[in-house]
Amino acid sequence: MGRIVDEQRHTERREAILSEAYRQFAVSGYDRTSTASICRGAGISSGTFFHYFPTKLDALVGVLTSGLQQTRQALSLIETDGGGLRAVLAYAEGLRAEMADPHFGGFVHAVSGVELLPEVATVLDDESTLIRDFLTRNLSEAAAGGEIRGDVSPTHLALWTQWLLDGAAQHATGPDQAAGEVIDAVHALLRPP
Amino acid sequence: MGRIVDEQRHTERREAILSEAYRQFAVSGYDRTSTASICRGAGISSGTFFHYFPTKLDALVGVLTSGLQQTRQALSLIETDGGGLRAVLAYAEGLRAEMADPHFGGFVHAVSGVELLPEVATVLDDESTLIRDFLTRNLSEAAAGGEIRGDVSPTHLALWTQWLLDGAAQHATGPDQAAGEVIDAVHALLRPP
Amino acid sequence: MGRIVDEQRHTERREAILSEAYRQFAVSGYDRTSTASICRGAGISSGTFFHYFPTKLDALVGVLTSGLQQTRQALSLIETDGGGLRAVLAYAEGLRAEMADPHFGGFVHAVSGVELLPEVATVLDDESTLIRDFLTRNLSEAAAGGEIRGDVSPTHLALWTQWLLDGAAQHATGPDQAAGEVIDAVHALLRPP
Amino acid sequence: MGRIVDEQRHTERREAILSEAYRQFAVSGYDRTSTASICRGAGISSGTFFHYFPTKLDALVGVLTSGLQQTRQALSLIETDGGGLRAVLAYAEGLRAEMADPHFGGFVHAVSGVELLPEVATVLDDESTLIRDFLTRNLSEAAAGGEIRGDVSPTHLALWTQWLLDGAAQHATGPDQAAGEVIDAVHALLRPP
DNA sequence: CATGAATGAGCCTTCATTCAT
DNA sequence: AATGAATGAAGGCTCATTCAT
Repeated sequence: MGRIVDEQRHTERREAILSEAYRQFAVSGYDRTSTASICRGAGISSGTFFHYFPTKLDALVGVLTSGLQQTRQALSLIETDGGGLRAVLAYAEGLRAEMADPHFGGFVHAVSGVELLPEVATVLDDESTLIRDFLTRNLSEAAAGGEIRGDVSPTHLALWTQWLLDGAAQHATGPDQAAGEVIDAVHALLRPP
Repeated sequence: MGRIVDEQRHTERREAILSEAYRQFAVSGYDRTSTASICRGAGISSGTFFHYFPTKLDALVGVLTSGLQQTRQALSLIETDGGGLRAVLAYAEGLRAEMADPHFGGFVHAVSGVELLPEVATVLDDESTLIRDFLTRNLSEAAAGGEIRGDVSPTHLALWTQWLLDGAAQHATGPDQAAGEVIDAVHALLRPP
Repeated sequence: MGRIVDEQRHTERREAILSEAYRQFAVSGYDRTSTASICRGAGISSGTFFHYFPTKLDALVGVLTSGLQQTRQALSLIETDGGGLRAVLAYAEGLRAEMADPHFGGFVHAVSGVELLPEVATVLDDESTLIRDFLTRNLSEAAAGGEIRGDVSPTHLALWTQWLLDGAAQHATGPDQAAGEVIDAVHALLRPP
Repeated sequence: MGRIVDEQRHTERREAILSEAYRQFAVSGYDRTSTASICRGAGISSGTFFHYFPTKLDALVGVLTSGLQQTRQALSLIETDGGGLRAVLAYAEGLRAEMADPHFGGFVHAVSGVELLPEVATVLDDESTLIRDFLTRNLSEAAAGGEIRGDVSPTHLALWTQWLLDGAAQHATGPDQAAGEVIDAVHALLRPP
């Protein structure tokens, strides 16, 4: 049982660090965030930090991986309620909510300069692929159901949609911005001729 | 005459540094690029670097400003040939060409973590505004001419278009990517109902 | 207990650095002494230096503050044995001993160019005031006791004495210099008409 | 004749640089004054500066030497009017006037850290010796005339006087300070028993 | 497990000095 | 003689990471 408690404690602490790291990366960017500052924010010593993450970069990978998992779960959950255009819009709606997080806008940029490092690139690619597959799958279904235009391949539409959403995310800088706009824009992009 | 020669030499050298800085920022990001490395790449001494740019950050601002000016010229030139949808597509086409530059994709991200600094934010805002105004202006004209949908305000369409293009730029990673796709996507977004 | 040991170790190390800094500032002056050189002399790494003193200037302030405290203690001790002329001469005698330190003469000058910085000026003023007050107080007493001239205000005499002692300190350059002379000079300055 | 004009121009310029250097050394100290800043202040290029002074240190030596010559002249002039205590007091009076120069106090300290370099030490020693000889000579005369105490050797009295004056100079920080005090202090030091 | 003192490579920047024009 | 662009050694300081306790 001690084992269980320990593991739980371990997980909790790990997540506390991750959460603080996310916040600071979002505010200041990866390179300009020091491990010391994360430690201070998380109320731990540098020794502890490096006990949980052998490297500062590993903490970033942790944050990104955690995000990937959340995205995976979110997409899963969405498809539970059925697919098609509804699923795509539900995803866009979720993104819109995320963008309301004051840290989100920052974090989108936080990865800069490190995104080329293989470990980071891998997670980023995985997430990108996950989303594109989700979009392709559901846009296919939507096209089949006549909900959206059928004269352009779902593959293309998925890519375009991803562009649109990523671009919007990049512009996000505050809670009140771009409220329902994103949804409208997606509609505009996909509507049948 | 010596004066003219000097000024020319000065400008040339300045631009050589700027160009090398652009390349390295794009590859490694601002923070992970050292001034020493730029000097090495440009074949100059550190002293010379700081003779031209009082600060590493000033070099970045220089790069961004230079980009802003190029954009301004490009947009000017485009509007010389008339406005409307044609102008917007010409701009997208230009972006596509830029995206073929192997460094472009990287540079889009290079600014992260520094983009909050006032000097940088100013240039970035200026460029963003320049483009949005260009888009708004020409989408207005296009709407008036019935080239694009008229049931959504040009302001919104401009923002959406900018999202789309920024998102595409963000995904750019090499010369062969996303060839003419961008144009198609813009068409899809703007076409009348 | 570990706490106590740690604190002791911390203090010891801090003082070792301070002592090395004092030596080098005295020999080469503040600006011409590099932190690297202090580190070398103290057998520590640059990281350690900045762990103890956030700034090179803070090390100087540390040295000065430490000197101020020593002076405070010395003056305290002297007045324990009674005041008046005897105390003033005891102080002069102490200065004479200090001047025998081969580094003392140098250090008097080491502060130049930095003495205008507020942090440094504060400590220097404090020390100057401490001494002038000590002198004024005891010269008052001495005048009251008829040990020294009573026709000039103790305030003036204190200032003059401080001039004399500072001037002598400034000239100090080695152990064998100006042996008991200082005492004689003070006597000459203060003797009754 | 062209030769003469050139030489005059050369001297003028040299003195302009020296004067600017003096001012800046006094304000910021030797090490914290950059040659570039002197050039700016003197309205010349760095090339010109190094044409007149092969080294920054040479400029300092120039300033000091110039000061030495002025002192020599001043002392000469004073002795023209006769020697003895009057001459000593005239010198003290001159010092008092100099101390009114807002830059003087600073410059006294400016030399720090460099005063150990042979070139500088030489000039400084020369000046110190010049003054001590002057004092010794005239205090001898004064003692012979019964103007001052005769029970202490003029050599000692000269040293003490120099201490007093140097100490006062060190404390000088502004035009209104220590007005006639110095003279009084010298009197106090030298008066017969 | 946790701590935080210690490390040292590396960074940005300054500045005296040189030299081609 | 005068200029100022170019140089590069040196300096102060930061920060990810290690390790003894």
